[in-house]
Amino acid sequence: MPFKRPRPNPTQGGPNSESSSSRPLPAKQTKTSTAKGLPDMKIYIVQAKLDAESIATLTGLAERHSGVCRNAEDAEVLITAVSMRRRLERHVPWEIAKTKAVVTPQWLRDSIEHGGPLPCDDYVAIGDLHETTVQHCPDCNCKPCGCSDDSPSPTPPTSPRPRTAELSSSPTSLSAASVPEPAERAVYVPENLLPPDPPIPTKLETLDYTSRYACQRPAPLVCVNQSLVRELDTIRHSRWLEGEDRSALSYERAASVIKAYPHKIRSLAQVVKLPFIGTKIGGLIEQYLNTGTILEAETIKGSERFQTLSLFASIYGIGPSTARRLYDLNLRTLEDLEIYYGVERDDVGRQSQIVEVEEKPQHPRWMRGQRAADDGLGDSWIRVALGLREDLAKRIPRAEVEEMGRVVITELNDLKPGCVSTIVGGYRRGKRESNDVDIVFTHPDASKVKGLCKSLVRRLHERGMVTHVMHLSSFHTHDPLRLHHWDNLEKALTVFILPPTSPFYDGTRRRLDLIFASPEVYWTAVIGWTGSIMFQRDIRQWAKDKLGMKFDSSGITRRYDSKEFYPKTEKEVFELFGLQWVDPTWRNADL
DNA sequence: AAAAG
Repeated sequence: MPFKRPRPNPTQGGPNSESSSSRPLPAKQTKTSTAKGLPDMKIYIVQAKLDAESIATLTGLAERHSGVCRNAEDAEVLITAVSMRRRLERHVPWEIAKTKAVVTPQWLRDSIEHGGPLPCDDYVAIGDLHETTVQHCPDCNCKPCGCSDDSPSPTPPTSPRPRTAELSSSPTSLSAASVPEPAERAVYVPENLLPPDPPIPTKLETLDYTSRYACQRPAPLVCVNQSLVRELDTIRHSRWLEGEDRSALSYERAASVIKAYPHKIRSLAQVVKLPFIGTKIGGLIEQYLNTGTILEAETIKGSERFQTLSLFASIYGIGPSTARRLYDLNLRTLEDLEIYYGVERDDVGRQSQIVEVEEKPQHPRWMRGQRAADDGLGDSWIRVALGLREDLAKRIPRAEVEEMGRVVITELNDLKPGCVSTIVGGYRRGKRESNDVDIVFTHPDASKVKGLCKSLVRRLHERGMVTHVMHLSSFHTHDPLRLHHWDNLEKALTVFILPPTSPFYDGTRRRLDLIFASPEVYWTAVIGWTGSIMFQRDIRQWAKDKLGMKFDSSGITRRYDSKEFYPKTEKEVFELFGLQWVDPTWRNADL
């Protein structure tokens, strides 16, 4: 597909499609991120040992989500990176510090993610202030789930009132000429493709945090034992980088179970009975309870090898194996990689040029076989990804995720009126900021879905919004050697940039994944792509173990007779499997 | 081998 340099297209705000779909039009402007994540607390940030950028970031977070004050005396919470008493005393009188919760910057970040003040004892900044910090911690000391939604009526609204998508006759007068769909003003969108109107409450009491299956354990975005989970995850990550997948999985499982454990862990006895906590990990937890850390995790974090492998594997296209190979070549920094891969530094930099990355990139003949390194997978992706890494490393705030969704669905509806979409991934699980944006699409008319992915990508490309296509696949990518389970949905993994007319435009490139499912498998696709990884994997495991069914994002099949199932809603998928409904925000089984 | 969750 030879794409030409496009002209950016003015895309006005577009209809609201927030997390859900191109609903008709009742633009109910939901609560935007104006709501503060934390109650209005007075936070004081001790600047010592923080660089200017961190100070700015933390202050910004505190201002947006809670409140800051200018001197320590007036504050309830002191945030500091200092860990030694004597050093803190140079900035805050000890008598005052003793009357506050004195915590690390991580407490603020995690509490914001969590949506409320977390218990402080994992975040105590100064050892001598442990007790007073816990005493003055603003966490409400109520159980994490105490209140909220366990209302008696489990029945979803079954108002059969059909909704009609009066397709916002695309506001762009420019593109009106190229509407390929003839005279179709309104498309009937069946109720079941839209999100349930009052959302379905999660009945936490019917779930079971001791279950062996992550899909039965409600796991919040940030849990009360988050720093323990983080330690275990460090070991997991290291194992994964080293190619020790079995070991990595053990740590992943353990971390996942703890993520769902609703109480602050104070003794080993509380958790030894939990699934996947054996003697090995039990020992590590004990160590953690005694010392506040896990020695191996700390050692790993300090090792050059781990830091380097992590850095390399954070680049799109570089996995554990390649990272290790590069390390063995004595490469250590991204600059080393740039030289190795031959990236001209400013070339991909700020110029907005359009690059089509081939699915199977070819080297020029003279290069082939030269480098035994990249057999099979060419390195053009990696060159591109290296050039984009600064942008791609930036996190995307929810509001911008929503804007991207609006822009994309607007384009799609110009192309094919009546499409429905859900923004999935971490966004749907409630993350305040995402690494990338994943959107699942369908159309009520199954016959219209085929080929849509490619058309949409082309259109976004022409409009200058998709700058790179890392991967484009279709239903019929007949893949005889199915390595792992990659669904066979139409999907495009792209690099996206908002049009300059967007109020959110700042020139940052973002990873955007577009997934197209036929309407019968729309909700299985949505579930699969909502994650988390563990949650999804255990739904698959559950379906296999308990029902002899095969579940993945592209459908549900009974194994013995290959009968296919098409649950009409997300809730029905849970029901089919005999699982209780778990809201996406409780599917954070993965750290 | 890698990519998504």
